[in-house]
Amino acid sequence: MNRATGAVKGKRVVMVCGVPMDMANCPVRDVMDNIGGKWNSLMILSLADGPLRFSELRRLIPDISQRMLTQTLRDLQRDGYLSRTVYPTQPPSVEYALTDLGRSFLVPLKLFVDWSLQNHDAIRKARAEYDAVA
Amino acid sequence: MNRATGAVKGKRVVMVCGVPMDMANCPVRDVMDNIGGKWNSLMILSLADGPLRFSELRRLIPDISQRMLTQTLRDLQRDGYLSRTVYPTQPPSVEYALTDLGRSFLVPLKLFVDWSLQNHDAIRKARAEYDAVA
DNA sequence: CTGAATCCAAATTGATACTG
DNA sequence: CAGTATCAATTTGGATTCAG
Repeated sequence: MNRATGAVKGKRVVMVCGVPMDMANCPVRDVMDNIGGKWNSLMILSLADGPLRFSELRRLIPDISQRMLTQTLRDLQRDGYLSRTVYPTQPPSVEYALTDLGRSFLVPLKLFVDWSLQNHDAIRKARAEYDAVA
Repeated sequence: MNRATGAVKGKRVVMVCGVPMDMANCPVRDVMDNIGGKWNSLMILSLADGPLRFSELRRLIPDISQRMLTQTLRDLQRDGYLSRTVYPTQPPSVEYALTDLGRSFLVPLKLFVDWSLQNHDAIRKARAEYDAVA
């Protein structure tokens, strides 16, 4: 064991903000691994105003492939962010809607969106300066 | 052009919350592409309490490879989240510290961390139920 | 309409060895 | 100490085809 960090080799323990975190079972990483995906948070934002059908989401996000739309929706449903309702019409229609959990996630998500909009220029500037040196 | 969405094929325009977003130049995605990485936000949290040296970060996060530590730090520096200071000692030591931008990002980041800790159980439960059906 | 299945290209990451 | 360079393994994403 590493006395300085409390880390045990093979146990993937990390110290962050003075708190030991088991990286193999870290809640933050567990959440981020899902919503950090390429389309996941955009999908949640797209459903913020109300339920949408599969084909509506496809039109709303024109550049997502069918494969990724299906997979993203399934991943988000699996973690409880949204519900999937099948209406037995012919042909069938499927509606996706945020759950309470999904709606509660809109709070930190929107704060992140706001921060991004406010600081995007600063980031682009920093990036340009960094690249100029190199 | 798609009249329903305002999307122009090949222009990657997406409607979200009623606002058209150019996916090819979306501020939110631009920010997330960097801090959404596997180690990036953990790195920012690790530096929240003060500057750390390269080797200190390595000890703090035992399961990151040297390659990813270097790359993560460089990416975050490039976007202006942290500064890199070289002390010309022998052997050299390099100190990494959050910038004002990096510290300001701690606000939405910590809100996300809190949300994750509070809702992790609900997510695990939803996941278990989903898997049980399948 | 709403997917599932398959194949393949590209991007990410890890392991290892080497350097000023 | 603080990296760089290289290669292999894994993951991810897109395109296409098929199906209930």
